[in-house]
Amino acid sequence: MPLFLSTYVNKIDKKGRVSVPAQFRAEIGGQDFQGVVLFRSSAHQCLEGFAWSTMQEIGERLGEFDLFSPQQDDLATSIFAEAQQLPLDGDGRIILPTPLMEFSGLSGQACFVGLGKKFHIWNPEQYEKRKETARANVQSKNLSISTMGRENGE
Amino acid sequence: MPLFLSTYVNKIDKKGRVSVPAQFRAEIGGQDFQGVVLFRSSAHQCLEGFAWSTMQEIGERLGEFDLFSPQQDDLATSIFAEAQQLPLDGDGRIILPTPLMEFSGLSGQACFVGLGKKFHIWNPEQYEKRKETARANVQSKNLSISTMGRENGE
DNA sequence: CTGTTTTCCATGATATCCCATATATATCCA
DNA sequence: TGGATATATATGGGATATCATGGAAAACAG
Repeated sequence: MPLFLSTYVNKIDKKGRVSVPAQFRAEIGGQDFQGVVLFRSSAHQCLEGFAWSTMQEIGERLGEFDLFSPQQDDLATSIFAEAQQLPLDGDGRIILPTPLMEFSGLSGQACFVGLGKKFHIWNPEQYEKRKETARANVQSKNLSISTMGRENGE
Repeated sequence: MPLFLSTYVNKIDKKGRVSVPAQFRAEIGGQDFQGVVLFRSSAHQCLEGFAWSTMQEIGERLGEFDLFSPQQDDLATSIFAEAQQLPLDGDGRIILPTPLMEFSGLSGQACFVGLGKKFHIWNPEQYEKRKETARANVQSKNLSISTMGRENGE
């Protein structure tokens, strides 16, 4: 399974292309579909990304349950319908769709933030602010790895 | 197995033809029957589509218990009776039968909505409303991948 | 024959591919 | 050590292929 770590800032060219950090590409490598899946984050003004294999996993789990239940429809509409499947070009770049760039306030640069099995893409300035509040939350709520799971982190 | 993602709006020409999004076609590709299976959604005013392989899977599991709850056997049965097998033409288009277009309120444009193993075809304006209610349901009922399968979270 | 359906081709827009250059990090040899 | 050459990555631009779409030609049916 992929494990995205560290943060990287890359340039968005006038075609809307941006290089996916080589470290991230290495985590994705060796799959049938070479690319990533992007969403609008529901919690922040940024994009959320997964490897294709992770999406398949989610699809499998959803597919095990009743294909015709209303809950299934609601969830799938909120998750899958909003997702964008972005293939890597020969140089390891993706093309950011205009609606997603507008939603997340991206223009000249994209900040890739590794979060384990998912990653975020931020406007670099907005990410700096986000980082501060995240740090503050960790201190004030006394969060730690061991408290995760009992409480909902995000 | 196919995994339909994202949403695409395509034009319906005066012959009733509409391009199936290339991404969807890629998920269907390499099967004995090159096309999709469509029928009226029982829950919404839209069309529901599957790949041929998924229909076969449903057929095989009809006698079992894990895909359909007992009260939905008749639903599944009616699906087979109502289902239309629509072949792709040389350019990746299908012809929407008039009864199906009327049922789902389609006229000038068709909105293909990826939902994992299946997809929906909506009138674009009606889909905007549907998206809102789906989002609201997910929040109010606290749905998530992990809550599926349990009868009502908590 | 006549109206309908299916196949085939033309087009513009867009995305994909391919190569050139830049920049940084690593490797090697004197 | 240091300087020079490789290797990997990021970025830019132009050529090429793909896709959605419209319309014409061909096959078909009543």
